[in-house]
Amino acid sequence: MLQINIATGNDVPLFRQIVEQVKLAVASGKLEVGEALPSVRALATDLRINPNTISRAYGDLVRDGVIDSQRGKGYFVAPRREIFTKKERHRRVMALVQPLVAEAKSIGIDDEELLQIISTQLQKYSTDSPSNPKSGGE
Amino acid sequence: MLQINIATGNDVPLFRQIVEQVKLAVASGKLEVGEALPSVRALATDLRINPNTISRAYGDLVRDGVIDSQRGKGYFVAPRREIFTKKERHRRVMALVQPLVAEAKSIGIDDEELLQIISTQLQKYSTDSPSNPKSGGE
Amino acid sequence: MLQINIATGNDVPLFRQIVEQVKLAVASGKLEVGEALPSVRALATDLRINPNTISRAYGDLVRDGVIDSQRGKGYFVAPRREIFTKKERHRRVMALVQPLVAEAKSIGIDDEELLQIISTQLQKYSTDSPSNPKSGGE
Amino acid sequence: MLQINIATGNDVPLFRQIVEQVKLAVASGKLEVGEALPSVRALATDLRINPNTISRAYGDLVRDGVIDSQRGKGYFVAPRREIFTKKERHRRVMALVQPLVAEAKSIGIDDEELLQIISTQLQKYSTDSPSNPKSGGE
DNA sequence: GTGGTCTAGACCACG
DNA sequence: GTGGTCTAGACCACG
Repeated sequence: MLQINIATGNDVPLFRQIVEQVKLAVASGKLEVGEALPSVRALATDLRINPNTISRAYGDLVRDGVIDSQRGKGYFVAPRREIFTKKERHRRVMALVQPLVAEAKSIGIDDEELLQIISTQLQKYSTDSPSNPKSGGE
Repeated sequence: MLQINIATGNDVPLFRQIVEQVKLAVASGKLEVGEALPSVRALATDLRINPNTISRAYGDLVRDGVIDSQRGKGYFVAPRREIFTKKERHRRVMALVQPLVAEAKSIGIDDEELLQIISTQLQKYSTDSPSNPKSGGE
Repeated sequence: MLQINIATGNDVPLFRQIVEQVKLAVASGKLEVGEALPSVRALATDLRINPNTISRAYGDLVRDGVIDSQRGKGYFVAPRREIFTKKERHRRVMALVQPLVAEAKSIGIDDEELLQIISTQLQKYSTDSPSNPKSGGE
Repeated sequence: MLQINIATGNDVPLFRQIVEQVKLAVASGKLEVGEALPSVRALATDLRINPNTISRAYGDLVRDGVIDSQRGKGYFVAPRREIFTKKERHRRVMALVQPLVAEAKSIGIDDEELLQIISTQLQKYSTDSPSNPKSGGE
């Protein structure tokens, strides 16, 4: 069952936290293709936030091709398909890489350490079951 | 002289773009300790944006210990000092690493490629003058 | 100035009508790259509909890369860039072509006539200024 | 025998998918005038969907003059008759042509390509039996 | 003044 | 019961 954690006292919008966590769950295989997500209302009740906020998050995920909506039935993990051109994919990650590099440099985290942190995160959500990572790693 | 580029057609707030670029310039040595930044008014005129926006950016940089304000004189690159504890530094980069990893995984960029992109960015702003990189990278 | 017409008594959602008309205006050059769209509130007042509906439409357009948001400034026509893979583009038009063909066949519109109708529509919104179509046409 | 395929993971309502496919089958001659459609219950069992959904679809088809209901006997392909005026037919296709053209233009599919896609679809369901197309295309 | 986020709540479509 | 659309209105961030 999908576990979503909302952090308040944090300026990341609620809907974005949800989007991010679902993306990770899908990308890492915790949520499988075809699997149902919690209904808008159920998740809203569970997290004690407004159903519209869940709708907004789910809507974003639909538009990014991560989940599909079946009206009256619910939302389901979409089959993997490539939506964005190579250029657009690059543009999208660069928009996130640049502030990260700026912050890391400024804060005094050295290059090795940053790459190490990211590697660890990547492995944590790798498709190979997280409790059973392959030896070779990267 | 500090070269700052503002991208419009982009919803990254102006003040954040300025903060990010100054941090990079300082971290990479393009701006040296003690060096003066453009005055609030000069930069505002130059970029054709509101002086309040520059003030906001410089204020954030002061709070992060990147620059110092000298009343009546201007802003200057601060001596490097560690402000944040190891834990706080980690918390700050993680806040940026997580959405990046979520997006990259979801979009279908593979781990190697992402690490490569980041390495490239890191080198671009490495302290070794960018026009004179050491041979092997690191 | 952008002219948007809302048809009520019509089951096409308001936000979708807006999205469609902006896409056409941009694709045909009636709205030029960099040009500002009416503000959310101005358009809402003008069309006498809720600002949230406009926001929804503009948000969709941003996500499809048609317009960019500049917080505090407004929305502007985005530079043209290819976002979707060839496959995704095909998938998207097919989702619209199939019901059209089904309806046309069923209703008794013959193939030539349908193609003619579509040609006419395409030309109406061609980049060549609509009042000055090139001779060669199709 | 009529072959109907339901796509889930797709927000096109089930009843609409059925309507569309029956229209195509009739228009292309796969279903002949007077031929019986599967009973509501049989089709519901076959597709594993609610019989109400089939009823809704068949009801729509009756209203559009595509099939006739014979109480106690079932549904049958109706003799071809023109129901809608030329103006109404035009209005109906235009409602589908406009969003298609908007999407195609916006997405960067060029006019020739779109017309080609539609031609292909039209031929796929042409009255000439699909396994025996005339030589010259149209 | 501009957009961004979130809540509250209504009414509808689908199954 | 499920999602979809729309309205109303609050409060915040940016400039």
